[in-house]
Amino acid sequence: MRLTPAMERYVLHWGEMGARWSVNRSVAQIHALLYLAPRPLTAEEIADTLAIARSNVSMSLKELLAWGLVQRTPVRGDRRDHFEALRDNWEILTRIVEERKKREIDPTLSILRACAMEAAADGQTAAETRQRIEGLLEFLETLSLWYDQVKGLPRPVLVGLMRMGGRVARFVPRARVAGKRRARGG
Amino acid sequence: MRLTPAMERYVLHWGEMGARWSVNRSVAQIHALLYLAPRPLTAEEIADTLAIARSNVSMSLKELLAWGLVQRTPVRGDRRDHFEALRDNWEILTRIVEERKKREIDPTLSILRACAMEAAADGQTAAETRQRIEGLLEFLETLSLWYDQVKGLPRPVLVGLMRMGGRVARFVPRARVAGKRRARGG
DNA sequence: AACGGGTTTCAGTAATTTCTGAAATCTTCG
DNA sequence: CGAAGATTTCAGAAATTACTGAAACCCGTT
Repeated sequence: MRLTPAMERYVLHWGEMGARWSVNRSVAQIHALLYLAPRPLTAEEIADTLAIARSNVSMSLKELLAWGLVQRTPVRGDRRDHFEALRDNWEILTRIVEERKKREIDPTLSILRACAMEAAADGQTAAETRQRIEGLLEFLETLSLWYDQVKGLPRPVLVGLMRMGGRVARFVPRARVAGKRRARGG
Repeated sequence: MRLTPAMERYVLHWGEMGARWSVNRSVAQIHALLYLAPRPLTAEEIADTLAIARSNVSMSLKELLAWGLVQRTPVRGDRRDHFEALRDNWEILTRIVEERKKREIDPTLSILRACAMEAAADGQTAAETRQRIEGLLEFLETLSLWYDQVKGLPRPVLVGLMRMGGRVARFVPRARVAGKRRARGG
């Protein structure tokens, strides 16, 4: 398919962005192309449009399918595979976040737990260091818990929260303000 | 400085994590080391501990200083530079997010605006494609606005919100629920 | 079971990124 | 000013990552 200059700019930039987040350039470009394309494309069309090898397209599509960002769509009267990107921006965002959390944050939590235990037991790691590991573990666990709760909210509620911006602050109970539980009296 | 096995595990893992987020391994390892170290370290100590070249340490520290994650700390009676990592986890997180937003999200917004304008004017980009670019632009602008508001909240309020988890949903006004403004009436 | 269109795999090559060591520079002190 | 210690720079080496093309594979059709 023909890329208009606007599309080309978009695709190239997306490729760069991908690279900065450790998503390989071809993968990101293909994603961008499918996201923009007004109809499902075949692997070959993708290869031609982006001027990359057919085999590269194949591997990259496999990756995108694994992330759930692209799906195969059958097209009547054509036995080639056609591919189409997920279009809902919220859905795209949550898939990416979910996947990276699973691949990176969760393993990090395990390792931190292991480090914390080992440091507590080995009798040679400085107390300060131990506390730092434990503190980070706790911090990440809190964030992770928060994320698990928020991701479960219905989409419209999420959008509503977003729209409220900083105004949600109003609803944080005084007593909950960290470290201030007993502050009223003292 | 001597690394205990727990520290070594932590440092190595952090290096890997860095790599997956496009932070070079040495930079991430140095950050991890300084984060754990119970006292400020000299560049040479860092190089010895991690077994990497002195010059590499120098460049990496420069990077970490630029991110504001590490600072120089003078030590009485020693004219060498000593380095120390920022310890507050919230502060670390917000610095990283802020910096990456500035370097990656903001430029992306500019480019999307340019693409949207170009696509609207060129008379050859498919209507669907134009809408997709505009939709993404709007989506990212909303997120960006939300982030700007939330990052301005005082730390204790942020922590409070986090602790509330999904319960904040309760406070989203019905009328604000997206696309439902007129839904009450039927 | 052989053909043909389509797809995937993978070994080797190309490109990119990271790291090093030698040299240059800066800084402090006598 | 100049020596000694400390730091930074940078060209090239090493390591990593991405990409390609040829070959293998799959699967419906005849």
